[in-house]
Amino acid sequence: MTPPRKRAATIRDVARAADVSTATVSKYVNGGQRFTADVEARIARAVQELGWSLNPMARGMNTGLTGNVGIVILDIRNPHFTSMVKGAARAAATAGLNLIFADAAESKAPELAVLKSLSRRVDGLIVSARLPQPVLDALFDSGTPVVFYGGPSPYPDYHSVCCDNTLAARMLGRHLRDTGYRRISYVGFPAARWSAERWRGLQDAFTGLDASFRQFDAAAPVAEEGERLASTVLLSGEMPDAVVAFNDLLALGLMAEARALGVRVPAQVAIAGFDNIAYGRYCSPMLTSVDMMSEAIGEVAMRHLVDVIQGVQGTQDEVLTSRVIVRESTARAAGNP
Amino acid sequence: MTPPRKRAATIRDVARAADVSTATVSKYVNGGQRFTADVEARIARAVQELGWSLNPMARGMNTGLTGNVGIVILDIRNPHFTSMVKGAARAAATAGLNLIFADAAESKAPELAVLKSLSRRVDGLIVSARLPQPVLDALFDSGTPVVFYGGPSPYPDYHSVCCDNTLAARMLGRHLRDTGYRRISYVGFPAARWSAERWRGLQDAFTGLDASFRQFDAAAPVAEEGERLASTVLLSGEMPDAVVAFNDLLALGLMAEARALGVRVPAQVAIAGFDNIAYGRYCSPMLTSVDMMSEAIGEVAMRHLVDVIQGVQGTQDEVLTSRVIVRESTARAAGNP
DNA sequence: TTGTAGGCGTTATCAA
DNA sequence: TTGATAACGCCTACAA
Repeated sequence: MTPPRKRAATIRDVARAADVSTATVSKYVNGGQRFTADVEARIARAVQELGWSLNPMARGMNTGLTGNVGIVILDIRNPHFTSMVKGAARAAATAGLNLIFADAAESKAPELAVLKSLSRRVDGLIVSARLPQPVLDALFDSGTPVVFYGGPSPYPDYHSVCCDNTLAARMLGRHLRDTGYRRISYVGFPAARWSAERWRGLQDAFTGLDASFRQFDAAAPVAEEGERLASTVLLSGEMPDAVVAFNDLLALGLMAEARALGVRVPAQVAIAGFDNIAYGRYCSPMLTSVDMMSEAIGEVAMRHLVDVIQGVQGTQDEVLTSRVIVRESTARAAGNP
Repeated sequence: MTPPRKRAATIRDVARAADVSTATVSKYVNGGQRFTADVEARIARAVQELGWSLNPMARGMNTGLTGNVGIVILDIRNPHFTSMVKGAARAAATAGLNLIFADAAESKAPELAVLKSLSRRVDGLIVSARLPQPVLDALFDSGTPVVFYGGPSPYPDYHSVCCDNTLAARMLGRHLRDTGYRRISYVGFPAARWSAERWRGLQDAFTGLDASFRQFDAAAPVAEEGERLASTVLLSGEMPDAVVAFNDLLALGLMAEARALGVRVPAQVAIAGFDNIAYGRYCSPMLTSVDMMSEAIGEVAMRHLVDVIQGVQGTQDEVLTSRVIVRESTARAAGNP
């Protein structure tokens, strides 16, 4: 058995030991006020000796602040979100806040209930811009400070941090265009609003050229789904000379299955994705991708959230600059001009 | 600007609206007691109309419980930990607890301070068994319920959940032995206590055989470090015919750099790791690994933690069964007998 | 510079 | 079955 949890010292114990009032201790520890050197020394010693630290819940009752912030992500298994969490965690630590983490995929309760409950335990939330409308409404209604990621804020006067999806896709499309690819297939994830933006940007890049396009729909943005779709994408109809996936996980799955199918990448077909997850560098061929600034998004979003919580006014939508990372998987194919 | 946070309704508002006492409302919502149908209906309606939900902090002041649990991990970038968090998150959600997440790598404050502060904001913690001793002592001292992962509990009467590292390595070693490998190099991570156990288990498998061993030390258990060490491991002295890495990230790095160096895997050298991260399947050749049950460890640890918090007695150290996953990277080399 | 006292929203104890 | 009321630990006017 673990020992019973010790009854921690209270501010009153400290006050008594230091022979001052609780108000004095409170002001002292909150750094709001200076006192006589003697008094400060006595308090410091008492705190030290009793090993006192203030009770966050009791403080919270007065201030209304919990000292916690939350981030709701769609799938912790996806390195894109992992990186976001890392960035957010760093910024939260810097601000002295604890990060509560909710994997939307893992909660059994309906999203709405989860968020409602969560919103009472945090001072603010970072959530996806593609949350269902009722959930967004509830959040809005609760008045919880919120910063969105992944797309522009669905509400005026709320912050958001994201990359320009259309632009990112257009840049990738241009790379493919300039490398000589013309038969483009896109494996999208329609459930994400910005999958369509990427699709559009991709096509933009080929305006005026004689290029052909096909689109496929993934049921989930994960590697297994890429594997599942690979034969359809690669072997049905005319084989594309380049496949762009909604994200790197789908792309990795496509690549792995292409190999199993005997389709050579990039000799027969180029493959590229979005997010620039680390594992794109540790596969073969290395994966071309668009860096969507995952970690920076988490970090910037958290900084904005801290600002909102502290009542600082500021930018609303912040758009970070994405970048095409060209690797082996889209190297010029031998057969292409 | 976001709207000011609404002043939420209190239990008193509900009591007044339902024309009962706050005590009655409290008992009703906490499900501890039944009341007249009429009273219950009135309370339910008042709650509904006022959109009331109880204030976790206020409740916490009485109960001493926060409704949060914490997990401290060493690097969220490592899929092993990611999976642990996923498992823990699921179990926490099931128990109705929020998961506070701390990436030890990301906190600027010294580990000790972080954990001390964290321990006041949670009802219990899941932490690595390889935390520094002073930190463990502080935790122990605070009386916070704790469950350890990664190795046996450093304290009697504390729970832990892990796999048997020596055994896992021995199994992997036997696979290599039976496949014909004899010149084994191990890329360890000495900072982890159980790196040595894996090293030992690996050697065990070759007892009585004419096998040779070399050991290398990684400064960090990450892919970049695998890349950095690759040339030394592969090209200094006699080339090993099999390299085992402390974890899959190191192994992936080694594999990528081997390719860059023109060393063929597994034809010239086999490579294997531990953790069975998903990306071992999406690289080429696919990586042989030992599944260390990452997700299950997180889930089981959280279940134990919930038990401890609720005062349930039970098992102390739980050892999960690991499993060798043989893939291409250790396929029998042409040149080996 | 320091202290007094009331209140934050809930639960628990005890009485009705 | 229901209600009064005293904690819980801290913060913050306001007073001294």
